[in-house]
Amino acid sequence: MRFSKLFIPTLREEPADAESISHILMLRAGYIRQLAAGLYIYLPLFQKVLNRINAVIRQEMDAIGAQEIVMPALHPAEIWQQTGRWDTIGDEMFRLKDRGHRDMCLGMTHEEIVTWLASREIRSYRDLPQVWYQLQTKMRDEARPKSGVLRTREFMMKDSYSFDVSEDALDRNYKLHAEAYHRIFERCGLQFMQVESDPGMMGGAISHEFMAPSPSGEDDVALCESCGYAANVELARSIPHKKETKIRDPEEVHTPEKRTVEEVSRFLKLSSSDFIKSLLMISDDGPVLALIRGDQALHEKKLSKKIGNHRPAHKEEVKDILGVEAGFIGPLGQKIRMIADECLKEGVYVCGANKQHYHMSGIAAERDFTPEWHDIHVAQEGDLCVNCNAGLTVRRVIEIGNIFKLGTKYSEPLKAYFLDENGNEKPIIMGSYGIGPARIAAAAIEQNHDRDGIIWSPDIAPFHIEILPLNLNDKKTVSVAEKIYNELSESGIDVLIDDREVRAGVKFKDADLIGIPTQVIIGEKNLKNGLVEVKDRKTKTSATIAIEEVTERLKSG
RNA sequence: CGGGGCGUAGCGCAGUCUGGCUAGCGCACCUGCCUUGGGAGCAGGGGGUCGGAGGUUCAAAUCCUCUCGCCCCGACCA
Repeated sequence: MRFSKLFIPTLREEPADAESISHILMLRAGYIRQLAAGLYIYLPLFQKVLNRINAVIRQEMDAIGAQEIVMPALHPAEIWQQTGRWDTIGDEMFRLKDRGHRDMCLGMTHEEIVTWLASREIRSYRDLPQVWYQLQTKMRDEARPKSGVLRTREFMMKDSYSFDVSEDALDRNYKLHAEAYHRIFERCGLQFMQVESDPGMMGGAISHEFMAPSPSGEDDVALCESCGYAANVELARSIPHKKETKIRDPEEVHTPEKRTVEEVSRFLKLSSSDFIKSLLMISDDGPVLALIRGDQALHEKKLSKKIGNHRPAHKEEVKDILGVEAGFIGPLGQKIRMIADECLKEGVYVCGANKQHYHMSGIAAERDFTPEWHDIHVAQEGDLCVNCNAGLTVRRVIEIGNIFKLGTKYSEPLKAYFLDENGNEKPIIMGSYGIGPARIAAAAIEQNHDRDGIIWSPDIAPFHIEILPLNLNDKKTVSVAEKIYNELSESGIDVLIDDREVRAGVKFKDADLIGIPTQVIIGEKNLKNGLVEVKDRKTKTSATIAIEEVTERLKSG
């Protein structure tokens, strides 16, 4: 295509509203424009990238026997009410009424709809398995859209759903999806990993996420290099590294006005890991004292699994319930429920003495207090792997895909049943699987760029080759450029030719910015020797090649 | 939803504290000349409800009140 005919509004300066690299570059290179918070217009170049990514996705989904369908983005409330999610999902769901005052919503996902379809059409085990997928817009009223295309309120998703007769059959589809996802992300040129994840509101028992490492991500994963354990820190288990302590026998120590772990540890010249942090939580069943080591953070989700809904107690509540100010509370002599992190089983610690301006040192669990034991800390860099005891690393990542084993969470309430070979009615066993194409593109940019702009991998680049005729007033330049352009185009290669009447510098800058993998530079000096220059965007290395040979060389890659 | 920042030409910004004359700069844009291997140069030109509403004042981009929007941190997040 011709640059002069394509809408590629590049920006010389960095947009003020963008912070993450992919956001800045997509705006500067003329790929997207923002309409409102979390809403973007995809310009021609970005649409071409998405088409490429979606083509890869379709190929790999088709290859595992998935069938493409399209479901509405606008849903009647009834179906969501049947699964209960109409009520459990809050402001994140866009809700509206139609002219007949019926409640409707914009689909944030399609489990309900696809299960409704299955419930009407699937009768027999002979109809199974089925795998249906779509590329469809999702709407979520995100509390905080951010980082350009990474977190938006309206976005395309490839979502697929598997329907099986048994858990074993589900396992097969789950595995097929995992393998297909690996191929998709590899073909898109991404660095990525598969990690265990928290099923969250999707329900179901097992789920994994596909993560692309990037500082612009919103999730953290814990990784064990030695055994391969990889999990979202939302559920990652770990063993905090042990520390020798100098503390011995129980002893009351005066700690005037020292309330936080930091304050007391500095005052007593001890490490924060020598402390027990006591946090009073109010659960639906009453107060609970959560105990974690001073250098660790409480994991709210892990705690929720033990005590249900809870919130931190207010300052006044701490005084009312425990009789002492929050800075000096501890597990000794408590009658309320106590849940301690497992790493406190061993060692001797300092904790609040339940007495204003005093702490207790030399405290050991089981001897001095008896809590319930659970893993309730957030896994940190340097913790040890629960499987092999090696050190864990924690990395920031972008979630680019996920796979869930749903089981019967949706088939039961929506009555998606089938008759098995014995004539017994059973709920269909389901799985659901998502990929965000725009996130793939953004992650690719985050992982592959330099000071000058984007560096696309050839599989998802908007064009394969960009031709830069530097001086359009030179007839030879134009004729050679057009000749190469025509030959490459005819052989099926997607070529962009910068035929704009602008100076060479502008063409170079824009070419580097938009990131087409290969540049063919046509300048007068080389032409005099019968040569053109072929330059690699990533390495910035170039070779001069005879005019007659260029097309063949480029065709062969 | 809590905390912070910002709204002045298409983009990036100055001016706001301390009210005052025709609201300014760079880039982009239009015309002409010139130039053509890393965002050239010269000359001329167009473009503004200063986010919006109300108020104070002889006078408001500037002060006050309300409101809308956008970004960042946190909470939240199929």
